[in-house]
Amino acid sequence: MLTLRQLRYFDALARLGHFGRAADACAISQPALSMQIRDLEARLGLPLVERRPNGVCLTAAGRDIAERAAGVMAEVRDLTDFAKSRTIPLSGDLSLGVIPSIAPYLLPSLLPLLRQTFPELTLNIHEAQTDTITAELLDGRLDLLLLALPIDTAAIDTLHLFDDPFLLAAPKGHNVPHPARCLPDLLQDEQLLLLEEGHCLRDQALAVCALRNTDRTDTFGASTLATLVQMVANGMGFTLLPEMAVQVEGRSSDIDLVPLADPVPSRSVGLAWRKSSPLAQDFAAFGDVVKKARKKA
Amino acid sequence: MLTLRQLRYFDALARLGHFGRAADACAISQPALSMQIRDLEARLGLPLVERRPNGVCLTAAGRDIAERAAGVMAEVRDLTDFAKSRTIPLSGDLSLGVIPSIAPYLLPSLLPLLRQTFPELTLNIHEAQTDTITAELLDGRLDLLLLALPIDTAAIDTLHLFDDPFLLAAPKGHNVPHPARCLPDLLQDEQLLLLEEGHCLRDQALAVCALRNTDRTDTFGASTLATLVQMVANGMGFTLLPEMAVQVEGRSSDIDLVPLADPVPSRSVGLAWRKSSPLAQDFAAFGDVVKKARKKA
DNA sequence: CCATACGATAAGATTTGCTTATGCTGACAC
DNA sequence: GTGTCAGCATAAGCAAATCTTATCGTATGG
Repeated sequence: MLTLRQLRYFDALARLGHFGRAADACAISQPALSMQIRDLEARLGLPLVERRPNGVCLTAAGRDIAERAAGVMAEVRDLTDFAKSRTIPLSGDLSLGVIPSIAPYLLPSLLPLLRQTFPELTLNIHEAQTDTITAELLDGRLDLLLLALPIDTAAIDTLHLFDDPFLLAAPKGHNVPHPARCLPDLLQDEQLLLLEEGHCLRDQALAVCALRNTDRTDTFGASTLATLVQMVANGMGFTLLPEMAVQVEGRSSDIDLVPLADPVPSRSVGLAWRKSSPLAQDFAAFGDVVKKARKKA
Repeated sequence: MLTLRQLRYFDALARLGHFGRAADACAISQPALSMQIRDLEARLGLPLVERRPNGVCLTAAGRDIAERAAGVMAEVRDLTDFAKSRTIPLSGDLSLGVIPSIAPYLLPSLLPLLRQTFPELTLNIHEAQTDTITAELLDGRLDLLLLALPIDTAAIDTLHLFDDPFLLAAPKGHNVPHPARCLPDLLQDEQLLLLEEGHCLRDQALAVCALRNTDRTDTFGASTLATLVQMVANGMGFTLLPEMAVQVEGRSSDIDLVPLADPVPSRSVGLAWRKSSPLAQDFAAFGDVVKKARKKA
């Protein structure tokens, strides 16, 4: 098989027209270069240089081959340069999965901050429920997830970033104490409005209220928090909002946002990646930016 | 230094997504491939593949590098294919030097024949006197000469192709016997017309007539045989014409072409090339075509 | 004719790369 | 849980490619 080394040596020979000087340029001895050139000629099946008493001169074919060899070497150089540019941590493409109860509230402040912190990073964002993006992570279609922890999958490493406390969203004119405590009792005879099946936030809300999914089979499954808030504003019941969503969703004048008493229930927001990901060590830095974005929001 | 082998192995790994199968495809053992991939990653300074429990998947950078590696390999393949196409003897560029007393008479039949015999050969023809083209041959600016032998230069190999007899061109109404014999006597009181200094034909004609260059300092130096023939036709003197030129130059009705008696003087037409030329062995075939062209002419 | 320059050749040392054998880890089945 | 399997990494020894130094052959130029 042809080797790059032979092309490099031949290129030097073609440029310098002299075995000895070419060998010097390649930092090898003259016989070593001679042998490699001879081998190259044997592999290609034709003479590339004409050995003359004073130096060498290329054959017609040799000139063409030298040009092509230079082309190959340029492309290899491009390849290594490209690789070097990619040695910057968090550069290039990164496919990020985000759950729907985080994406709309964190991304607006996160994305500009990421652009600024990792200018070489190109994000590819996919928004879907936990199960979906987890499967995609394991598939290799996603590299990193931003979601609510814990997720229980071996082969996935996670990093907790911050806790996102829940608030009770109640219709105006309710009689909930402030702060609210003992949710299970409070909601005994009230409707708890939830997202549709599959959203982790649904399960978290149920857990906070000490309910099982089956306890309230009648609960309507909204597809977005915005819808849930509309429903609360129209007196259809109560819901739990993550603090992160308050800025965007809690603006309605028809609802009251009631903080919850200690111990304030919250969800853990964090990152997840394949244990085998070679980028693992970079994700801490990514997480720091997410934390910063949250404070800004 | 990066090696082509590493790119080849990595390409197989990228295509097959499996160290074992890639190793099979490369006809090496799995550890061998692992080591080369590891080395490649170390050189490039970044991970290219993510080792996962069931097979591997490329990193974002790995995908880009794989693409570039494929490009490099394609270019190398082009290079070797090109070289193979050049293994055909007498293909590609060939710079041929021809002397003026041969070029106009042989090339018209030679060139089509060469095109037909060596379709891959691209001729680059330079017409000049022996000294000039000999120097250019030694310079490497020419690869092959078609001229009159002998030429006396070490470092140059020659091949005699055929003898080209001389004829005496005389003005109509001369009193030269047929065939002409004993030229020195015949021309004792006549003008011998010659080409200008530098043409080998001038020296050959002088030799045939047993004259030294200085014996006839008054001889006019024509620059072409056509001019010489015109001068003969106008009664200005005699000249010697090589047989090869007769078809073209001897058509004038104002001259007589007198064959010379045995031993018929002639010039040797042949090829010359640098002893060091790697094409040396191909030139015999080239010579055969020249001989064929002469018969046709 | 000798001295010099240049590339080829030869023999031995070194490095590179490969192979077989074995280790380690996560996935899957019972 | 425990055993088995798949898949890649590691280790040790060996073979092949590559390099080095020393030397030769040949053409060149004084």
